[in-house]
Amino acid sequence: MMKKLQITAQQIMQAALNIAAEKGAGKVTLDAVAKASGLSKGGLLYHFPSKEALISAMVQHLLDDAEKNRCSLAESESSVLVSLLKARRVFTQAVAGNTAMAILAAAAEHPTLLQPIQQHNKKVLAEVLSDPATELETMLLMLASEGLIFQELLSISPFSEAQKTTLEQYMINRAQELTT
Amino acid sequence: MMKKLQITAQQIMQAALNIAAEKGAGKVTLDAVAKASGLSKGGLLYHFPSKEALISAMVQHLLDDAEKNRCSLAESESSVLVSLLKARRVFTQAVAGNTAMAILAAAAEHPTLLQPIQQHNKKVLAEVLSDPATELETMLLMLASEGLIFQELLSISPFSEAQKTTLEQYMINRAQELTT
DNA sequence: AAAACTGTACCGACCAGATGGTACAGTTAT
DNA sequence: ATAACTGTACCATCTGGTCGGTACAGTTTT
Repeated sequence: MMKKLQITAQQIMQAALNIAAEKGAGKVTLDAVAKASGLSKGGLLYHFPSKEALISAMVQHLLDDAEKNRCSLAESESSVLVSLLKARRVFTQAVAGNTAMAILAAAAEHPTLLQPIQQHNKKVLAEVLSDPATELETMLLMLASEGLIFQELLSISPFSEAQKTTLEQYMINRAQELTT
Repeated sequence: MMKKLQITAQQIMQAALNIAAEKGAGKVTLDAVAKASGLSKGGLLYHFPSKEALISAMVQHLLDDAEKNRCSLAESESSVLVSLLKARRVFTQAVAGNTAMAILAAAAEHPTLLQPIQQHNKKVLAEVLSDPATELETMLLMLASEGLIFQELLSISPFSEAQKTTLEQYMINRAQELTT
């Protein structure tokens, strides 16, 4: 049988993301998300039993996305670090400016929700440090990549588009040199 | 005799910072801040006519602090970049983990409040790029420094203390090499 | 096959507590 | 006295969340 038009979890998360991007992270309330996703509050809370659950799912989703992206790039790249840097570029473009700021801010209310991000970071770090000889240089490039992400996320980057592009290329070059 | 005004403003901001650090950014409410700073809500709103004003002041204060710190270090350092990196170390230690997370999250509700941070970043960038020959390397180190700050701010750093210390030293060394 | 039942997806009214903010009367310092 | 300051009481609004109920597809019982 044909399923009725059901609002999926993904649609709800997308709606929440949109609200965050358009009106700021503080405006991501259950009422607002419900309305934006075409549900009543009751219906929304049927899918996500609490706001915390919603935000947690959003964080997880974002992380999964980033990871998937990175893995698909990793196949065509020799170095883990290079794929990480390239994935970052795609990532920040996808979340364009402030889409994911929501998650940061909302998660800040429940700092525990940021834990998966730390775990993810740890995993990536371990992977990237497979060659201990270039440890410091590698960590430096990872950090710079993080810096770029956060500046973009919060829209506080002092760099021009041109500078960012040049920087990205420079970082990738450096990373490639490490493996040669 | 002694005017209490200035002291009080600072005390209030400190109280707000403490709440953020202890209970999370979302718990920084006017009631909570008033109680923590030992005055009533009326008193609090006398000093800061709105919550936005309070947060704005906190952001400004933090920036001023960082700037003052950096300037005092700049006197004893040859390179602007080196002093920036050293200032960062002091900064993250001072705000210890999540003290300033408050500002990030609270400001996310009013994204405009983050603007001074961007301006500050731009100013620093311009200053640091006084030597255009090493532009890319300089920006890379700046970015890595930012990355370190944000990871610390949100408590999502994957690095061990030892790794962080080593990294810091490595970055400073690199910065010093740039000027020689 | 009709009736009874079950589970999923959803709605809308409602609630207790929190929140930012106001009004205003009282107190203190100069 | 008067300006600077503080405290109490209060309010409109919002927030996350509960709850009873509905529609309806599929399943089981009779």
